[in-house]
Amino acid sequence: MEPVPYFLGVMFLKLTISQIAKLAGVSKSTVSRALNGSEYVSEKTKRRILEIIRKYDYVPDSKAVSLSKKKTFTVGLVLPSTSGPFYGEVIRGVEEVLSAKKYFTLLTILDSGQDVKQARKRYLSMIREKRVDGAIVFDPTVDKTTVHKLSESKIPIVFLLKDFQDFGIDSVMVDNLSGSARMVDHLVEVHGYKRIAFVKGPEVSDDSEQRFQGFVESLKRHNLCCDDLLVFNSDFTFEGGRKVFQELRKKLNKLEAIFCANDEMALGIIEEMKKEGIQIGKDIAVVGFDDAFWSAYIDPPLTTVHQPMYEVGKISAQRVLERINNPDVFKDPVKIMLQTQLVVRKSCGC
Amino acid sequence: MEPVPYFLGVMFLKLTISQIAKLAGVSKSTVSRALNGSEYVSEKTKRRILEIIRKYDYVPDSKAVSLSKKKTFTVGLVLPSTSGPFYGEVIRGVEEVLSAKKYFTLLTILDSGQDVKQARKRYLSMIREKRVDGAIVFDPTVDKTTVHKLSESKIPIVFLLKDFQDFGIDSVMVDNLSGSARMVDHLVEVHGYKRIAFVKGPEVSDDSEQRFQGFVESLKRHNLCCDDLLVFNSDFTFEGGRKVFQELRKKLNKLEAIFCANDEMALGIIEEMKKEGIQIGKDIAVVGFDDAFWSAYIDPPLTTVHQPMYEVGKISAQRVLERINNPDVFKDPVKIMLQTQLVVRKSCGC
DNA sequence: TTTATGTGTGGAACCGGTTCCATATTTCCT
DNA sequence: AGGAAATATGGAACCGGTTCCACACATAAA
Repeated sequence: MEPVPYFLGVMFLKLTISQIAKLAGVSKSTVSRALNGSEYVSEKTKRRILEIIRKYDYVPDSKAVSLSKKKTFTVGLVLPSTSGPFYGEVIRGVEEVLSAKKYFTLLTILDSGQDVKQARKRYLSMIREKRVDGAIVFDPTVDKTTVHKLSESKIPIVFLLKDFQDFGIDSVMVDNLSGSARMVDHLVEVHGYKRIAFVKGPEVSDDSEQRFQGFVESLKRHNLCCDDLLVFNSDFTFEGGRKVFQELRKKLNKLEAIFCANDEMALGIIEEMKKEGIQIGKDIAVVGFDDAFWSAYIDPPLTTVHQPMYEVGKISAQRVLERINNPDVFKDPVKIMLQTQLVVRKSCGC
Repeated sequence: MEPVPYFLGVMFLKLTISQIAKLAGVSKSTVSRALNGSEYVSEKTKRRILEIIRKYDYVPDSKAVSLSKKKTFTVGLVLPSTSGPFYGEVIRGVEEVLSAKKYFTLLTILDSGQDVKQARKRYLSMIREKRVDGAIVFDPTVDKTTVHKLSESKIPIVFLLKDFQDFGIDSVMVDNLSGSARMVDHLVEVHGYKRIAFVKGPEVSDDSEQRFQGFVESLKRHNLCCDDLLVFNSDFTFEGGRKVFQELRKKLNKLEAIFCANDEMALGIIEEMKKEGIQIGKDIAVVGFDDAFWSAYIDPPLTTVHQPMYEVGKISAQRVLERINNPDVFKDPVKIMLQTQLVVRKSCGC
């Protein structure tokens, strides 16, 4: 046996498969077979080898395994950020299915550190260096070039909340439009509101746009879609909501309800209204979209639309694994649409 | 040149360093040198090689690089969960420093899927299979055996919010005790409250215990630590807070302030009080600990203690990288203590 | 007994890079 | 001009596994 380093009187071998083989008096191949439950090892030898492996607490080096198996058992997860309840839910969904199948999650956050362009290069590297067997990408402001590169990568990609079927990429979407329409249905049908304002998010946001479309569609269905729709532009932030209130206040008497494209803006408006002594849900309804964690606990509890982000995570991870494990089976890119859920609380007047 | 697969009329080489070498008419070694900016390549050759690499869009396979360099450029991050504002902040901090240094983050969540024991085995595997160069572990209910195994691993580990210096492991802590004491100082010194109740979290929680200690210490300093301290046991949840209120209500007239060991419980109590028409901040003060995202937006805005989780993430990542890049330099395990910040809002009566 | 069949094992090639060492070529110095 | 030093490159070994192939040996069928 080779000379071996000693430490605190304990013998420390550099544990490799060859060392184990030597200790067991067999070849590397046989150890490998014992390890991977191959049928071509005798029970006797296998037991002896496994005993030695246990005794020396040997664990195969994942880097070597990955290299020869051409598989990392890792899936990349790209998220815009980690703040807010949203992304945590996605991670939870993804991790749950990946961990059940013994896969690991390699995380990249777009808003951490430098600019987004840099972050984008980073996740592209991650994919092109073959650090992962597949990837789940949530990048709301992604550009065509990047999507192209993604589609050229030979590993399965699932895109979240954006439809790139045309690029041959699977996507998992949330049906913002009908979620939004259902909210308006509720305001009109249950409460009989006719004068409803809409507060948009930033212009670049597809989500905001889809929610607006749902708003319009529902109004149309109820023959309430007149020319002077009350629409305000904002930016999805709390502060933005407060500012919108200043614009709103003159037209307040004409209004019965305000539908904000997300909860944060709704909260901003509600805070301002409370300062003015306006009773939300009574004098006027204010509703949001997202079902943020706190939306149940504010005063009054916010009526909103829940986005199934946990399911988004789960489904997309399942999808990626499906593709990874059936690489040969050619299937058209899939677009999975998940439904939202109307969460009725107090702020709509219920 | 070897026969080459065709696809859609486009030539697809299996791009490896050998292929590139062949195309450039040099050896693998030279390509490798050009790639890694070694000084021992002539400018001319280097340029030619890099041009070919660019043209064919070659990217070295990370698995092979990792194997021969014995380095994965990946750091493991273990978190208890992803819900709540907390963990998102840690991730942000970690990712920010890791991404700046071109490292990747391999994430494991303890509460995803099966039981925690399973999850613990998973992150131990991650480390023992050498998937990562170092790891940041946040596992509040970790057992000694696991810590032992961690300390035996040859890679740097930083433990979050638990002190395992004795095991030779670095740790990054938050000073719960003095944060809590400062809160009580505020209640006593600014508001003159004398009768303050404390609501504990689950018994197993170190955090809860330390916050309680801080509470006691401050009371002692102010000569307010009498025998019949009002202490309630709960569980860190919203529901738990509501239940505590039922216990509290008989003793309500004796109380001036309630200090909850976290924000969620404070919110539960506040909700119940509002139902009874009790004016928080006026009739009685209710304060929390954590500075959850929503704590500024509830009614009244919650006075609480902010935990610097973003900094915890940042510092621990820096620490890990430091150790990774100076493996030979033996240094004693470090315990870094981060300070909390008192966030004064309305619920204390301010 | 001979031939086919099957089982258990070792050796070697391979995965795709890095790095050490030897060697060829050029440059510099005396 | 001759030899030393510096520069540029190729070849081979190596990282730590997996897997194909050949072969030895045992057993079953002809």
